[in-house]
Amino acid sequence: MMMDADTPDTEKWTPERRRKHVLDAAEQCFCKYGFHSASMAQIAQAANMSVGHIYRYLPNKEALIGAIFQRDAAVALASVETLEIDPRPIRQALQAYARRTIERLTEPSRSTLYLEMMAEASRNPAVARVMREAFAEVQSRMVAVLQKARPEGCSAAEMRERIQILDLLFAGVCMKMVKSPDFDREPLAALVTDCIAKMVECETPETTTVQPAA
Amino acid sequence: MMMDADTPDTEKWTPERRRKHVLDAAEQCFCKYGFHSASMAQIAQAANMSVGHIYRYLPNKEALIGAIFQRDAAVALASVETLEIDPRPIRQALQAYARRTIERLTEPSRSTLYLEMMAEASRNPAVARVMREAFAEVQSRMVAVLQKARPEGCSAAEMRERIQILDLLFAGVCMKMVKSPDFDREPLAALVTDCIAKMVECETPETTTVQPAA
Amino acid sequence: MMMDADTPDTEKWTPERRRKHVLDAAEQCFCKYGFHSASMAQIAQAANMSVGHIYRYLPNKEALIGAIFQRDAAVALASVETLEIDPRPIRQALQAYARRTIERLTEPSRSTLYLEMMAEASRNPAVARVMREAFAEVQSRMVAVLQKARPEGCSAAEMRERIQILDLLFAGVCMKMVKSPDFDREPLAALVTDCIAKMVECETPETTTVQPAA
Amino acid sequence: MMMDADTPDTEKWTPERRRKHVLDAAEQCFCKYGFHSASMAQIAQAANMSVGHIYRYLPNKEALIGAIFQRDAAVALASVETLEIDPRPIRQALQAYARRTIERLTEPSRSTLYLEMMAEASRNPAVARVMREAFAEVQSRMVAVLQKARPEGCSAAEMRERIQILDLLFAGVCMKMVKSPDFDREPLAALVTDCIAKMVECETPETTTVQPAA
DNA sequence: AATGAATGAGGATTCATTCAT
DNA sequence: CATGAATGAATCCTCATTCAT
Repeated sequence: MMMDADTPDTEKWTPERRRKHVLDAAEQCFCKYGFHSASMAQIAQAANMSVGHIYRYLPNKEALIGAIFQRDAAVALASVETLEIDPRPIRQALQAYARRTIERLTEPSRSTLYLEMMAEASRNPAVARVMREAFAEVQSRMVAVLQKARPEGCSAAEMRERIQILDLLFAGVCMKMVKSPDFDREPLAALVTDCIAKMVECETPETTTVQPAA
Repeated sequence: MMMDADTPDTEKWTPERRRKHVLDAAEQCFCKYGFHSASMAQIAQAANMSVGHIYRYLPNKEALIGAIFQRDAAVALASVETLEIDPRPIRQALQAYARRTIERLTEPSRSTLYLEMMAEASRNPAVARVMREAFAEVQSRMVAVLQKARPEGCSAAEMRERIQILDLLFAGVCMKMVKSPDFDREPLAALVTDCIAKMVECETPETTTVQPAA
Repeated sequence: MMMDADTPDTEKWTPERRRKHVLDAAEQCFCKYGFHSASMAQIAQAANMSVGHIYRYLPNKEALIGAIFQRDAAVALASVETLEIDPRPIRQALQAYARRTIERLTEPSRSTLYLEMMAEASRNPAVARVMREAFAEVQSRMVAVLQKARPEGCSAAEMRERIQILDLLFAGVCMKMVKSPDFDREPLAALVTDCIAKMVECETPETTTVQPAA
Repeated sequence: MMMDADTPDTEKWTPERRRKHVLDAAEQCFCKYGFHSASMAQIAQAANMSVGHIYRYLPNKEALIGAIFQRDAAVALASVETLEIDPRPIRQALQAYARRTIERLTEPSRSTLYLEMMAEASRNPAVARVMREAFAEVQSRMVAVLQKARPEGCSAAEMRERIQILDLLFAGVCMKMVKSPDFDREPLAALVTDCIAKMVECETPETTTVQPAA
């Protein structure tokens, strides 16, 4: 009577799974209504739980929001890990990484949630910290991957710059989903490909711009 | 007793001015607390007004939020108008336009508000419409500017693509402000410059990527 | 529609009066249900107000409780002030003071509230402080009164002791109201009279007991 | 896993003992938080038990509170029984009784609990009845003790009066613990001694005051 | 025009109690 | 016997909105 919906009966209701279940419901509601307009009652309903029961898994709404950030950070790291063990040449591995990321962020509910998260992070230092630390970790892991691939490559600082630009493009596409949902993703793909190319070629220590003199 | 602070006494308290005053206060609060956590009381206080008085200028909180979107749309259009009458060569005019936009969006309180607006727009169709229509107008005006400058130039569709990319970069920088506040804006500037160059050159109907093979 | 009951229409609804009105209602409810079982809704109803309106006068329930303590402290001080300006001989003035105090504390609703306050004070340091400071003030003012009456009198320390005993008797009668409501107040009155006699005679520096060797 | 702490293993976990264990835990919590702010969960934790298990021994929270009153009544009766079998002369036996009682009530956690009980009793007739009946029993037993000691002694009514006064002094000291924790117990002891003296002498049928004319 | 008192529905959170395991 | 997951009513508090002055 409490977990009838979309539950593969084969799996046990461990506390772990239950927490995930709650977070899924919360994510759904946060997405639909925003962090501050979603009510605990709505979340409880989405989770097929009583209101009070949610509090056995998360101490309060703020923790729920925080957990969403944590989970998102974990996904980002997981994607980098996938990149780390990708056996393909670096350029293709990076392309796959970019495709994964863009696909995730352009999933409509994802982009909505991501924007909500960014808006929250711009006001709430606690969650901003989670987000920033996760990105810092992503960045340094990618630098490591790139340097392993081309030990004689360019400086870590330059790598970091490129990674920032890549991240900026991801962020941008996420916003465009809302502002111009019909926008053509092809030119962006080209930009991304180009940015990745710069990262793996890296023969241009003399210029700091992405655009080499033609 | 209601407008003592920072008010040039030379200007009358026309309804017009008062409305602006209220919106300024609202913007300030929305920025600090978000649309749904800012209370009418906080806004009233920021405006040095009584709560009830605000309702003489705006029918309710939703209208306040809507007005913020309208005003932002107007600013975007004003910036395009500035571009339209810019006497300089098109490339420099566009560069100035880009600089204006980026400067505005990287002002910390702006980026916060902009993210809040995007998050709201992703859920609230009424404000999303305002935002999208404004961008459509911006886009078509810019196309007109570009085509006036180079009548034999490339297709409007291609122009629109470039403008979307430019907008994406603006959006991206705004998010990076929150996610990686220390990120270096130089590489972005290069990308922007490059994107603008493509718009004004436009001799490459055969390739759809922003980055031509060197 | 909000202040119809027991309101002398001749008096204005100043914020001051309104605060008092709220505190009266709260006191009534605290008395009937106890601090922690009385709900804000009950208090609002007793005050003929909406729940939210109460919060314009007191920031939260804790403040309401605190204000009850403050008010009680003020009453105790007022009673001492009455003693200070009592023109009668000291013994009679003290007797009147004792009678006032006992009458107040044996009013059934008073004794209930006082017990509730003591129970709360024994757990809540903030209100305990209010209570202790008020008593300290009462004590030192009474010492002053006594020493003004008989400058050659006994030590302040001894006076304080007696005042403590008097206070203990007051406290005791308040508890007896609950435990043995039918208990005879006469023997207590005798004890009080006796205690007062000791305070104004004070010719016994050699013995510290209330009871002189017969 | 449920009774590991401070449990002499030699004793069996009879239902009787378990009930006591629960009451001890409850008492501890009631003392710390008050009857109505202490939660069943806190009590369960203090008893090293699951919440549900408590309900096997007591039907609900109200019963728990009632049981605390019952137990306290039993302690009071036990103290009288000790008095009844005290082989010493009546005056010394009474002094020992008074000392026992005062010592118990001035134990800080006791005085807190006692105040809580009095506050509760002043509102809750069910528990008030327990308290009053216990005191009535105490009173009549003490009268019996006193009359056995001095069969030709004064009237039972007068004895009861004195016992009430004694009880009032006990109650008073308990309150002073909270209101003036630093108060000097010596003068009280003198009063108590005096009151006891009156009870065992009892040669003054003509005066009803505790204080005979010197 | 301007105020801010007043309302009451709605939100987060807690808690006594039950019951399947 | 024992557990603790589950419930949902009740509690405190906030807030958009209205309206008498």
